[in-house]
Amino acid sequence: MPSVIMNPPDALAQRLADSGLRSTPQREFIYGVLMKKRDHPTADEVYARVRADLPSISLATVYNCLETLVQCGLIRVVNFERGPTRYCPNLSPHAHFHDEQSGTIHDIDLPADLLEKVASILPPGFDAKSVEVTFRGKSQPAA
Amino acid sequence: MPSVIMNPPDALAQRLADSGLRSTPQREFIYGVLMKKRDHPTADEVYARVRADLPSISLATVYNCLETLVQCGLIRVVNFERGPTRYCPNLSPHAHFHDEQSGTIHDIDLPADLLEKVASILPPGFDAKSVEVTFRGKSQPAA
DNA sequence: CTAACAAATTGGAATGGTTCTAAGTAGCAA
DNA sequence: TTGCTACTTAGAACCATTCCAATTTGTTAG
Ligand SMILES: [Mn+2]
Ligand SMILES: [Mn+2]
Ligand SMILES: [Zn+2]
Ligand SMILES: [Zn+2]
Repeated sequence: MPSVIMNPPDALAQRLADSGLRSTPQREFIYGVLMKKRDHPTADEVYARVRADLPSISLATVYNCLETLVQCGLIRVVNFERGPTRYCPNLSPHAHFHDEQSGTIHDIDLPADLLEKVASILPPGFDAKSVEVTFRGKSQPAA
Repeated sequence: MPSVIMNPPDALAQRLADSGLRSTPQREFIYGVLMKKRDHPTADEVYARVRADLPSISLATVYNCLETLVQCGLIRVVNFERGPTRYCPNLSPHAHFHDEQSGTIHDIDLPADLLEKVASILPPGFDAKSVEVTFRGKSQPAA
């Protein structure tokens, strides 16, 4: 047994193992990209960022890995109209504000009680697995 | 002046005129398709339906006319994930329930006071021009 | 009515994000 | 070592939508 103290397994390796999937450099770096700059990048933007560390990664792999991370529940998918799919690292319940001018996406905290009220408008017979709240408009640049 | 009594101008002709646009058979029939079966068809589905009356209409024209109707505020655009854009004839405030099994879209009435509460979660500096509420899940077939 | 002009339609090509495919690579197990 | 499976890769294919250039239609002016 080596004297090296084992690091606690990171969230990614753990989740992948739970799903019977392997931890690969591509998955690790892509996950890192999402965790580091917590915005809402497109697959192309993730591709551009991860190429700094993995110059030979392919765009197909970026799509594959992002899909894997979504399946593992580590990131979420966000879509605005027909624009390219974006990926969101924020797992807490929130709405999205899409600034039309800048194209920026802002996370808006969504209180649990409001989420409940929204879900309660569904007539009997409707069983919602997910609720999405999306705003579009102008936002002041942050102070 | 002809003795024919003039029909009250329909909503479409009126709205088009207001925008300096012409009333064309293509626009009239496409609008009719949306008003008749008040579901959420894709451009292809509209194309299929309108070809019964206008066999020589082109898909490009279907896209053009639908966009025109949206600009005139007569119909609305709805998107689910990356699926083809759908068109909604219901102009009152409502949420959409997307049945994953059947692919059906259901309109869910959205009370004005709830819409207000939802809009009120926006911090100062955010000016929303539109709010969208979307559910995804299973729905019982209507009785 | 005709001529001129602008608006609208058309078929087909181009676009762009995403998915598919087939071939290669890497890690693990017997 | 061999075999097995998962994973990555490059590039082709896909498909909803937009663009383009040519034609048709409608409107207006003479
Ligand atoms: Mn945008
Ligand atoms: Mn669907
Ligand atoms: Zn988010
Ligand atoms: Zn609707």
